[in-house]
Amino acid sequence: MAEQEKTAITPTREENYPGWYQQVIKAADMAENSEVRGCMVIKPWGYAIWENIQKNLDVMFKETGHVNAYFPLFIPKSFFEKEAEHVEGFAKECAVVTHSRLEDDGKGGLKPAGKLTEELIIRPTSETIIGASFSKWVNSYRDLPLLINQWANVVRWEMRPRLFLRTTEFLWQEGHTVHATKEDALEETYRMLNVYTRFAQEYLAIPVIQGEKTESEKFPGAVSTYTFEAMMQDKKALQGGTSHFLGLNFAKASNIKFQNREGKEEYAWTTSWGVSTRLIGALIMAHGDDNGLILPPRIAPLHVVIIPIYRNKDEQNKVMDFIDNIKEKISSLRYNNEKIRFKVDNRDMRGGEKLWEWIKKGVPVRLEIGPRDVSSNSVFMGRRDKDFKEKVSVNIDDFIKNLPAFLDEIQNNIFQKALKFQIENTKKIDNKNEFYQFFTPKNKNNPEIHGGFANSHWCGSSKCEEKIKDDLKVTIRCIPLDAKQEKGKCICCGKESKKRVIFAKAY
RNA sequence: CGGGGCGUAGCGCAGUCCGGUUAGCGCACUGGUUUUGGGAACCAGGAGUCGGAGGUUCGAAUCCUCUCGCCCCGACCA
Repeated sequence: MAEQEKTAITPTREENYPGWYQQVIKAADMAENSEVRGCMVIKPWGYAIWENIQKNLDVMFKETGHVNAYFPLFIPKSFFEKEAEHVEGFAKECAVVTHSRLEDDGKGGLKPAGKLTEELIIRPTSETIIGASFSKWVNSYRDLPLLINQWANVVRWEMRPRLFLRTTEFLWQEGHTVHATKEDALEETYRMLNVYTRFAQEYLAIPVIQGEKTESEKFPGAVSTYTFEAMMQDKKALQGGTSHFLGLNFAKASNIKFQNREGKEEYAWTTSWGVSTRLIGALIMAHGDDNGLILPPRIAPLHVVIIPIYRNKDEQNKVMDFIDNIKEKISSLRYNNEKIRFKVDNRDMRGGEKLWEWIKKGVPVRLEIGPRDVSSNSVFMGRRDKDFKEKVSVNIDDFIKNLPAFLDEIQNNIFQKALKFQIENTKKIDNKNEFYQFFTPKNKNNPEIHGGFANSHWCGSSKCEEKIKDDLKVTIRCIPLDAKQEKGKCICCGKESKKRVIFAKAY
């Protein structure tokens, strides 16, 4: 009998990918379903990851000239109605506030009272309410560009929630900017897409493909939507975030006008862009393994966890003294312009149990320190980017000297591994038959992980797009920005095509 | 809203078909002993208005009626 290696997470990715995803979140203690349907409770470990995402992105926003502000949670219904496409896109998923208080219903309960004269929508996105402010703030070309970001929660009444990937309420940031010219607004749209891409690759260690959305997939009300798409380990695509060029659509809807240098009044050009707590879902699915979460050091809540090992009081004293010394040395180190984040796990528990807990939580570096290490003046190090059996004894001075380099190495290894996976599962396909086989699981009842990104020609017709969606549940994730002009034939209808696009199954 | 399933301890479940004493099991939790560098073992203990309401019955987790909630599959989606 072949002995199967024990994994910390069951089911494994291979056995049941969605099941594995849920279990990783549970094992790492990141979040849980709340009493409110569709809404999750983000627990400290998950929230700390979000805080690191916020912190680093916020710096990048500030570096590109943006400032933070805050706008109301409620949007009067009439504001929402101003942009026709926008209404159509979001109407089906809006939470609506109709009353302002509760009163005794005479049966021991409460009933809503104080009916509002105008209903309020809980923001699914803030273009319209922010537009109302912008119309007052923008008067002259001297007021432009206006570069605002908001960190907020939004509500979209989705039918099928999934922790981090799709919850009724979620946390995000939304940037909203106003520009004097189309060129400026387009430049901003691309700039923020690039910021996101850099963040995804350099911080989350997730390789992404930048591209434009097709007409059917773009943001309701936008002229064009740009996206960055990442491949998860089940070979499906996840949209990480979007940057929209809104043209004059929202300026007209919200009456955002300015006087130009010639003294003439013009509508302004606007953009919006956002990423959400979904990035945490991306992180889990891009890097995690069958022992749980794997966190890139740059956004890990802890870089290093130290697990003391001792049998008695005497050993404990020696080990803890030794660890105090290490703590002091680590405290003076910096990684990615921040202090090293570390923790001594001195809980009254068995060593093995603690060790596995931190493996499941994805901490990049684990140190086991016992009497043996004290006497050899070293630390016993395990790294989350390597097999858990692969632990090495490192001299304490060497460890301290090299820790930032180790973290860089881990960050890079995680990225390279994900990049290799993406490349290996991206295929140029020019034959319709092959395309259909690529996206068809062999076992229909219990589909195995299959497919990937198909880089294929598309004629530009929404009919072909729809046909493929109906046949295979595969959609055009994006038209890559770096797609070269080349002659080819549409994978669906065979007509002339000038570009390849990315097809994939999506979250 | 269409199709399927489930509500019993903090979590996961058995028991329900065929009603019968103090409603069990695993994990988790608390205490103790022995352990400890690859996920500890043993002993003891705490914890439940069996989703809710009504009915049938000497007797209901179990049968009947109504009701509430949740999960999975479809359309939607950062």
